[in-house]
Amino acid sequence: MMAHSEDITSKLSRRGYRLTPQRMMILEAVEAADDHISADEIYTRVCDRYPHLNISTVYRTLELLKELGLATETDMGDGRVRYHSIRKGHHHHLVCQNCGCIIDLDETVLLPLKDALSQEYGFNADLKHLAIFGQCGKCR
Amino acid sequence: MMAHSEDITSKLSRRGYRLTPQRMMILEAVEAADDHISADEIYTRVCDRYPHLNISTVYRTLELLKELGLATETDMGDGRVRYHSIRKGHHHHLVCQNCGCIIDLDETVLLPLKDALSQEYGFNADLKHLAIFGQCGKCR
DNA sequence: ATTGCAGATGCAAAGGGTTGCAATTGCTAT
DNA sequence: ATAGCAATTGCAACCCTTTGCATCTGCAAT
Repeated sequence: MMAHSEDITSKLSRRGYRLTPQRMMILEAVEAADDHISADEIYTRVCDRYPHLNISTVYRTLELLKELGLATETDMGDGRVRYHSIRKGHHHHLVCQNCGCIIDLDETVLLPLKDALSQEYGFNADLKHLAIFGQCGKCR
Repeated sequence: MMAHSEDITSKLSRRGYRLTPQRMMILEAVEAADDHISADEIYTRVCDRYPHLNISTVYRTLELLKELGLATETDMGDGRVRYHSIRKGHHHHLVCQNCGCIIDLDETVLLPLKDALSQEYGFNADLKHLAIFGQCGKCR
């Protein structure tokens, strides 16, 4: 826990950012979440302990966590973006537009595409946490 | 022109939808656009001729055009979603998060992924018009 | 321990997009 | 040509997210 805090402190200061209580609490909420969590859920949970927090700080911190490579952002098509700690592994989702079911996908399925884009276009695709829409086996 | 209008009429009525002047004008604006066009741009252009139009009708009609397979929707990461007539061909985009450049991509690059998802997960991926974020050759 | 200042926060306003509802209007059957 | 009704529209309010700005604060140098 101590080591972990120091880790994030140095990660921040190396880039000229500061460690604030708000950032610590927001990061903790993302890491503690069982599942993919929305900005609003993070806001509510952190507010339980620190009611003064502002929702725009949550959004700004989530942007920062993405930049630091500590969290990923995914639009699963339900009208709000969801976040996920990178420490819980890379993965992707197949979202059925008919029944709404979500199939988890290992990241290896996208490796061939990533390689093809790299070789053919010199493009380094950022495929950390993708949602692919379509129809599942039952619905097609 | 006549044939085209009848085409869309029957496409609509077969599903219990109606052809309204608003829908005709919005579809025309999408087809006439040189490039990927935003809801707001469509609204402005149609309003030149029919000032009473409401922006929510634009969004509802665009949703309908997607459903009918006449238009695609893509988030290119600039804060607003953009639309494109399906009659101008399927394609995808590589969007550089550093310099903002956009590389157009033939749809065949995604065929292996589409096939893999179909075979391994029985999932019919809807990859009509995708934006993939990352770093371009110059920026990586 | 204090100071200075760039970075961070809270606040309020705005931007893009969606939705509930009452009024309107295409379309089908007569 | 008309009537009837479900589909559609305009409107206003709302939701999610971003942004400008004044104030505050972490932290490096003293």
